[in-house]
Amino acid sequence: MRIPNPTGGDVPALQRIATKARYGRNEMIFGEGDPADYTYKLVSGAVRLCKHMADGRRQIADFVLPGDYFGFAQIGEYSFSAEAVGEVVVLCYPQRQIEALGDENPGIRKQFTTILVKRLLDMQNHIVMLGRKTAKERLVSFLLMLADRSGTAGGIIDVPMSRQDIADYLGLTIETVCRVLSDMKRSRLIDLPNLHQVALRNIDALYALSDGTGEAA
Amino acid sequence: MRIPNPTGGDVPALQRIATKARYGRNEMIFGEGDPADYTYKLVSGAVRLCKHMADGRRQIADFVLPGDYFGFAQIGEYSFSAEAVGEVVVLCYPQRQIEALGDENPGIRKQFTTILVKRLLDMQNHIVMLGRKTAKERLVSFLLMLADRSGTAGGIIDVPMSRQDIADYLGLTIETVCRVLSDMKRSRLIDLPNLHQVALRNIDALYALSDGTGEAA
DNA sequence: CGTGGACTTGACCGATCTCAAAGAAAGTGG
DNA sequence: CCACTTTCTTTGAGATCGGTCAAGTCCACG
Repeated sequence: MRIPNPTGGDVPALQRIATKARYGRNEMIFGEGDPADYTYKLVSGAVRLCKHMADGRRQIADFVLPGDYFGFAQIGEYSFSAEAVGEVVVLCYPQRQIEALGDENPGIRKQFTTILVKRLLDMQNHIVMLGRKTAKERLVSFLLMLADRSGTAGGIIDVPMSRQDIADYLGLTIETVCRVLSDMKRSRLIDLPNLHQVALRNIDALYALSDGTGEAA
Repeated sequence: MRIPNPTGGDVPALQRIATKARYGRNEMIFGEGDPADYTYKLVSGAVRLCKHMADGRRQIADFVLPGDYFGFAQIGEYSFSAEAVGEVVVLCYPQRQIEALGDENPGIRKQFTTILVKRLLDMQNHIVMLGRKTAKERLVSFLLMLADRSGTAGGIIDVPMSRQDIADYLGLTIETVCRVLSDMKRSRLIDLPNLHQVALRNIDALYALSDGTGEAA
């Protein structure tokens, strides 16, 4: 289980070069192709990292939650765009200064490599999900990931993003996301107290459903 | 365009710690969960990196072509299995010795980080493909990637993997892969001189098809 | 040649998408 | 604070792309 770290104290040297910035709902933090001048750390809110196809189709590659870094390790320009899901506060670290810090403090490089490798593992699981899981399995995996990442496993989880965002992350349509959620509510796997919260009713059943173990229903 | 580098001379220090190994068709080089004791570099043949779900569904996360490294930057244990597509020759570098080399020669670490970042970009495109592209767009993207990676862009490309492997990489079934290829042959986009080669007949049309630009046909 | 595995093709099915409309929530301006 | 507008979500009906099941066909290899 990942414990969020919103205060950003893990590497003191980074603190000194950080500036704070705010973004409003759906505001773009950076776009695909922009020069990658900053690395960011999310303080509060949620950010989506997306790729847009020429004809408008959109795929969300990752959601950034408080404590996560994003926009680092890009070569020259960002390979995806970052957009605020709601109101967002971030810390910005100029890339050049991170480089400089890395030269005198190898721990920083190592830390970013660790994050990079972790990201790679997450992406592998995302690939399995998009390539081989059913709509229901995707939704369940998604909810469990949110529960895990927010540390609130077991109870009510916050779902800051819209249904459309969820659809674009899972490779589904918004209608399918709605239908599957309604379905899972009907079968008492979850509750939907409001638009941006989900209560996990039967964690064991959900875990079984997330990978095809367990009943098809 | 990526130029293959099968002879592995890029970092001389690595040469000294390498041992050579061979694997036969469908032989497993390492499995998901095995201790990650070696980094590999592919000399000849092709390798598939796959994740298996509990119920047998399989997703191929990447194909390794000559000159590529694989199995590096794993934390403790491999997060996927690596299997020889056909007859394969690899170079093996003990992880511990790579670590040691990295301490005295930062260039090595840097090189692996570069590879890691490149891999991340490829995975992002894979995610877009699995999440948002049609079967035909996936096949076209796949063929163009093979053309690009093999350096043989423009002509006849080698397709060492089976139809089933292609299906498991693209998140499709083997039947769909066959049907789409036959379709593209009928519409003179490609030729299929034999099972393991594809001739790209109309590169411009293929590029247009790969991202939804261009005609639906 | 004969055999077995890999590939191809066809017919049919079903999960997911598309299109449409109604309902709920969130702004907005008076 | 309310009426209005806009956006987001939910649900339904029908279409479709890709999957499933079932034959064939083609090679590679003994």
